[in-house]
Amino acid sequence: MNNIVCIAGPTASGKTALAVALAKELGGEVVSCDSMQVYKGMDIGTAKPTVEEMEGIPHHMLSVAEPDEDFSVSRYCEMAAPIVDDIVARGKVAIIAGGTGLYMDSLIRGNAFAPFPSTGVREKLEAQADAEGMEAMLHWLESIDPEAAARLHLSDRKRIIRALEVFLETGETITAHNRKTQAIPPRYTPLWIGLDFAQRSDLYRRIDLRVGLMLQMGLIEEIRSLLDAGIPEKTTAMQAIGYKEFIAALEGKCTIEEAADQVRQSSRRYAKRQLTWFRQNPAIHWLVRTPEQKSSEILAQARQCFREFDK
RNA sequence: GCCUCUGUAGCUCAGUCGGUAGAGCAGUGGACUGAAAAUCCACGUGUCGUUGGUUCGAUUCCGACCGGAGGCA
Repeated sequence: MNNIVCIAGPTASGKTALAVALAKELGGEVVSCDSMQVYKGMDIGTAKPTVEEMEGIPHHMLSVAEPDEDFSVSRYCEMAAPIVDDIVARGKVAIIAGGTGLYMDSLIRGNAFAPFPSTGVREKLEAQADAEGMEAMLHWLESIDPEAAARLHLSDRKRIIRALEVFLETGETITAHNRKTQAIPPRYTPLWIGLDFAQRSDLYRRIDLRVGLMLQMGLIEEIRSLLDAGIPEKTTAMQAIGYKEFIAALEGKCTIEEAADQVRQSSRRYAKRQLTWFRQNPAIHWLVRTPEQKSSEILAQARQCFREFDK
């Protein structure tokens, strides 16, 4: 008996609806796997399922962090893994649904993460990068971890700094660390289902529609109240797509319509990146949709996948 | 009706003092291991509006025609 299903796919591909439908049918609970839906008070812009949409199915990993606190993959895994284990222990199916590929893969594989520096190492590295330039940083990295240095592009500042940080903190190169975690067997062996549209333009149309819907549902008011609550706009949460653009509009930097265009644009690019991530996962059974298709048909296909996998 | 400007990649435009053309944006593909809705990389052939003329050769010069914008009546 298999008891874990992953539902992956780009934004607006229908993951939420399928997760609930499948949960109802299999006797399951949904574990959200989304780096932005974890934040409280960010409901409309992250397309968090509403109570009605949940249809009585328990949902986990939604609204578990404050928008102004730091969140990360490792925190996600620390919190989500016990929940998944508990669902399974209770004899139910855990349906892990969401679009954050890194979180999903890490949860499934049971990744261990290099310790996070508490000593301000990152700040020091950032300052050094500002002072000496990225070329110097990359040369430095080359001397301690030539493999990582060869892999990283000079302008990929974030990763160069992280690679140095891991070494300074642990004495182990990030290359060695990654190799070690890849060697450990995955924690779970779920059924992987991927949702996508046959025509990219159909996906994009749904994204465009969704942005309009978010505005109708009161996204601007949601953002206002976050701002009023004193959430700084440079937090990771407030830099999410659909938030940063409308914040700019509220500050008078552009009109709401211009911001909405920008959101549609960013969402499309984001969807493309999600697809790139998930496509390299050979375990995914892709359910390729058309706009005419009913949700019952998609559910039927998912059911079929589950039956075959369950044998 | 007359005059002026304009017609080049999906969009906005550059350019060729005559040797069949290039940027930005959009789009597409890829990477990713404690910020991931983040961060980063790669990819530009199109009847140069149509049609005649000049020319070895025209998208480039000249004419006509057809779109578009503005001005005068």
